[in-house]
Amino acid sequence: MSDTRTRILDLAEDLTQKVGFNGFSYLDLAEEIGVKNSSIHYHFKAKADLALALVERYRSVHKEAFEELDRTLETPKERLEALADHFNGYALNQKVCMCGMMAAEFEAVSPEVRQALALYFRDLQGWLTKQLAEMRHPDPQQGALQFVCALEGSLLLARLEGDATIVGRSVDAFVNG
Amino acid sequence: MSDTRTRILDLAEDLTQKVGFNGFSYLDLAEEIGVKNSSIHYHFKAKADLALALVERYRSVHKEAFEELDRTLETPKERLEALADHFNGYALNQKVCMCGMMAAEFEAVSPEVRQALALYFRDLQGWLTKQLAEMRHPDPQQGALQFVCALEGSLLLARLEGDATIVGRSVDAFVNG
DNA sequence: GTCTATAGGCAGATAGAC
DNA sequence: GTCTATCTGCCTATAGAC
Repeated sequence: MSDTRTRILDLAEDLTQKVGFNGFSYLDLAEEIGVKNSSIHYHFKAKADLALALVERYRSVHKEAFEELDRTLETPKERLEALADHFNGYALNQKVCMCGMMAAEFEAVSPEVRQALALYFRDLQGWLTKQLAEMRHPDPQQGALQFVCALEGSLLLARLEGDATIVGRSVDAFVNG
Repeated sequence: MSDTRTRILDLAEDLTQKVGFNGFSYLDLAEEIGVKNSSIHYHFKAKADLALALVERYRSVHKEAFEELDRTLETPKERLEALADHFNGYALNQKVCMCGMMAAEFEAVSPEVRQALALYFRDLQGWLTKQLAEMRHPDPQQGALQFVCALEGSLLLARLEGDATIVGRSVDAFVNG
């Protein structure tokens, strides 16, 4: 059973990936969930509080997913493929990475959210660095940075062109040789 | 002498790259330029008209800049370096690519603007493909796609991290090697 | 081409009852 | 926790004078 708070977070995350954090209102959330907008304010007093909760949850969910991939998949190549698949799923739903979207909305978010966004990207880059190191990439850290940029950029292009294959093609060189 | 229309476009382009197209209002433009907001409406009846004019001008300016690079620089490597410098300039001013920003705001823009955005990226990718072909890149077209994604993604990261060197590092492999 | 004045709508947010 | 009711402010946009 999902309580209202969780339903708000789920819906807000989905909307942020589709229309941006500033692209929806508390009223949008309220109507979709079936409560009044003051109830949203009860759970997240200001919209800035919602933003921070969203990014912290997104980061924590992804951090755990990275560990899960490390546990369940044998080779770094398989893990990178799984990650690419995950982002490809966003593209298939006309979504971008939530943190990439908020990075685009940089000027509109609080310093706390900016910090949380930076931590998400640090997690992602750190995990990628480990995988590339294991694959004997000549410069794992730089490769990981390039991987992150490729993912975030490709999601923007994929949605615009209506072509989800762009995600896979943009990271192809890192996943394979 | 820059007429009001041009000053509106210049300011709106700058603001779009910094705060997004939906991050500023006609009132913001009016106050900065020193007219009333109804004057902005005289030049661009609806904000959607301004968006289209912005993207079309951006595309045309860049298209000419590509031709200029082809004329004035000897080697494709020099041209790619010049392009990377150009985007690096955005990062140094806490800006992203205007079309990358609008691609993030995809759901909020009209079909006409989406089409114009796609054409910009097609121009950019086409020009990059030519340069990479001249450098005997094994797959110029895919390389160009990866280059575009790297540029757009790196600008988001660079601003978030406050580190403009991310742009250069993300496209390093294409410009060199 | 720019102005004054204004309309209508929606945003984020709060007070207080249940 | 959720509701009703409400406030204030900003947004896009328009009518009509100069």
